[in-house]
Amino acid sequence: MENNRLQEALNRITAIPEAEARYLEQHVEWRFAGKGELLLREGEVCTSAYYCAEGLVRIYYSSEDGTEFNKNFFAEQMFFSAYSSMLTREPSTLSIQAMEPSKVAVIPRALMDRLYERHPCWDRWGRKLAEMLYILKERREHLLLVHAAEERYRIFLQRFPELAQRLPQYQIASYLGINPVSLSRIRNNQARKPSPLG
Amino acid sequence: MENNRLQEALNRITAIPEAEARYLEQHVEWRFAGKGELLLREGEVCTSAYYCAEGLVRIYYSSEDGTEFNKNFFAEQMFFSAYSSMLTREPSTLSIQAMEPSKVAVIPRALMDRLYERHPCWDRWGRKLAEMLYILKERREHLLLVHAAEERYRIFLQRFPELAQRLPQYQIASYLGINPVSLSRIRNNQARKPSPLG
DNA sequence: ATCTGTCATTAACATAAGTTAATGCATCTG
DNA sequence: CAGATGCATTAACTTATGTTAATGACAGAT
Repeated sequence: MENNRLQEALNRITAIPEAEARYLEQHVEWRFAGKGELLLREGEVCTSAYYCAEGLVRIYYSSEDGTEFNKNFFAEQMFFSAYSSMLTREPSTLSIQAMEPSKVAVIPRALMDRLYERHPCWDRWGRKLAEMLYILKERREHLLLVHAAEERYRIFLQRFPELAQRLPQYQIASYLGINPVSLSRIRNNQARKPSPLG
Repeated sequence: MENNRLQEALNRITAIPEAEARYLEQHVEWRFAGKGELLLREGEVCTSAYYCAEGLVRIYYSSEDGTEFNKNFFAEQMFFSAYSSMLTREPSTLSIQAMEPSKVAVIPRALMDRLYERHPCWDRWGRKLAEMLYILKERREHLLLVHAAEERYRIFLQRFPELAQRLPQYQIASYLGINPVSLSRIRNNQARKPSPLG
């Protein structure tokens, strides 16, 4: 059943012939990650892409002093990876961690390379996926660059209402580049503001 | 001669058969933009990608109060576009402006769609390009999110020494999400710091 | 029911960065 | 040459956000 959903997820990006989808399915490995478990640790080279069948993962940076900065969250039916590291084969500056018990398909880079040589549909698929990821990133960049902390939070709630439910507040703060204490203050201010008429 | 360089630039991303490169060349239109001229204005749908043969362009957002935020600079031999708008056909939140007198090749989206149907090399090309852009964006995100203003400037100088020469300081400030006055202060502080031994 | 750990809130305080405005210094133009 | 323009610097001041630490709420475990 996960496989059918995987096929669905593949085809949602661009049409993949049945035979190709099957080939992929037959070569992925399923992996279960408990809450808090790392799928990739900063410094390692990322050798796979992933598909999230169940659960929720986050991708984050850490700075020297140990502070973590969330970069993305990925939930059911999404593909994710430490993309830069996988593509460049350089050690990742990112870590990937399960936020909830998660079931993921592991798609090794070597398999992807084989796919690209097997059938041109995969280049198109890879193109579309990269384009989608790029658009996501652009929206996020806009969020971080143009808006102040309070506005960023407001937009986040609007854009990802579901994640806002599923995640603890301090993880959202970290995604928005805001200190968790500041976020709490912001929420508090908002509660007073919403209607200028009182 | 621009065409040969265009072929070079194409092949630097991934191998494109001669016939395909020629087809592209024969269908692009060359456009000249004077300093300050807009190639795309916020609110318009972006209908083309571009290749910069000569000059320097910037892509930027503006906020309601008119402040501008530089998103990217593109110089000789680089491809650029208001990618999200072009892909989604939604009005662009970005503007594109020539910072120096620039000569660019216009690659209409309709042409790109035709390329994708003509020959699979273009999907691969598009994949590689999107991947490269994604990696660039990821590095930038890391820059903005993890580092304080002073550090951002230091890294910028290191990463883009040439741009640092070519651009006025306030444009760099805008790229780094720093107020130009603050950047000047930072430069001043740095001048005092570099050697802890005095 | 009590203990434990996790997370959110609040307050007092510190600091980085933004704002405004004046000044200086080139470069260009008539 | 004089004036205008565009940009960088500097200073005085304001504001947003980070820091630390104490308190409180809640959920899960024993």
